[in-house]
Amino acid sequence: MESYADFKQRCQLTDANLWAHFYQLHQSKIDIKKPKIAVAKLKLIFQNMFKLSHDKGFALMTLRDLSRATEMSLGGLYSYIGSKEQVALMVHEFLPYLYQEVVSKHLDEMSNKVEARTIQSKDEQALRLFIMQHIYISEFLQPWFFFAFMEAKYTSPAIKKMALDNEANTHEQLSKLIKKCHSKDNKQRLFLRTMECKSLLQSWYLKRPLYKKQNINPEQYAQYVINQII
Amino acid sequence: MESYADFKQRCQLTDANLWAHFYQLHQSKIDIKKPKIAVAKLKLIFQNMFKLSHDKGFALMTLRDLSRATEMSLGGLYSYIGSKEQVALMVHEFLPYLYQEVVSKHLDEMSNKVEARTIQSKDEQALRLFIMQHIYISEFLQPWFFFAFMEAKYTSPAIKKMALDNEANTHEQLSKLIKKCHSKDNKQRLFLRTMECKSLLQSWYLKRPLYKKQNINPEQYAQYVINQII
DNA sequence: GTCTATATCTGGATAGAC
DNA sequence: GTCTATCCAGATATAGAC
Repeated sequence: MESYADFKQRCQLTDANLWAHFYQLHQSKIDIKKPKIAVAKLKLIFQNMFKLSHDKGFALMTLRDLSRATEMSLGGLYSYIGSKEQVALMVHEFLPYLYQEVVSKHLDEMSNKVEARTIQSKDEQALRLFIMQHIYISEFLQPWFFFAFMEAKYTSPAIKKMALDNEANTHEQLSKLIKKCHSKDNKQRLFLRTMECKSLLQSWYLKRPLYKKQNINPEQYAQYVINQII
Repeated sequence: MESYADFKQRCQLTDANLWAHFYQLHQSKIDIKKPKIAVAKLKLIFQNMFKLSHDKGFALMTLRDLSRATEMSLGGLYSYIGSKEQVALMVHEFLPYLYQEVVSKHLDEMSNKVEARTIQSKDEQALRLFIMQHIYISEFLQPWFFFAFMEAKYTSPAIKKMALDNEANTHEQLSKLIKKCHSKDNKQRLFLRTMECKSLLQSWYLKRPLYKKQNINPEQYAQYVINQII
């Protein structure tokens, strides 16, 4: 199985790239026009936002908290974020965007590579790949995934719908992949297996600190999930 | 395996009993002294609170929302709840209380009954019982469990600590039970299995509507989890 | 581009009539 | 026991100086 480090390299997932992509997506909404400054400040703002939001929840985090943590003034903050609601929106919009921009581009290339040198069935490989990929991405974007899950409902109906659509979409994809590997399952069993897989994937980013404490790395966890599901 | 209906009967878990216990625990903090009135209003208040809190989150739910939903005045509300924070506290305190009061009393009786008529090992039966029991309780108290999980961090440090302790306690119990059934597991594997079990248990009350849509009942789900873990 | 100062509003909480 | 009216802290958001 591909290692987490290889995966990041293959998809060019570096810290610098991440924030550059984030800036690129939201450029139009941000008052500050010099990219270098903007990217650095966005990183500062959102890293602190994730931390505060993790500790007390987005709704209870005030923009004063955030301005204190970033050592920016309230006015300064507002030239980046537009409004508090928009902060949440920016995160929710970014996840599907990054997936499109970065990860899906490398999908074909990868599945070809795999096909050539394996004895496992193609369907099984596709499922493995999906699971592995999900764990690796959610490892790289752990605070983002955590935020998206925990704060989906605390914002406007538009965001809520987007989050639900993302969720339903993942479920659909996963269900199709599992169905091919377990063709004998009836409808309910397929559903249970799909839910189980999603729970295991969620557990990784919702309870990351616990896994860290036990020294379990992404590769080991991916292997475990694959064994349980396939 | 015991059915959900039998379980409720055995532990005398009825809707009326539930709210009576709730009133009993918090009697001292409530201004209203006639039990009949108080119990009915508490039910009204907390059922609406769970609904609002599920939809927009506890932090964004205002007491004005709650007063509108319950058709009570703000002043009226305050004679039951003391403060907004106390509302959350009352829920978090109730869960371990009810477990003590109602469920644990029937534990010995049950494990004896099981022992007599089974070919499975005692350790395995204990684990089965724990899983089944957890799913049945969280079925009966679904809104309570959902609230406790999603809103644990949005309240005072005292509550947060209580929620974390409850969580750690469940983990410990479960881990011990699993260890006896899978004595060959190393430390990491035991941990992964325990986490998996907790994820599956959580999934039941976090995503209850999805299971409902597929017509999966508590018995089926309990059976599925037991098969996966044992 | 960043800051200070401030306008405006919302929501938790209480006092006191009925 | 329940309601109306009100207080006031604290939050978002903006205007305008530097």
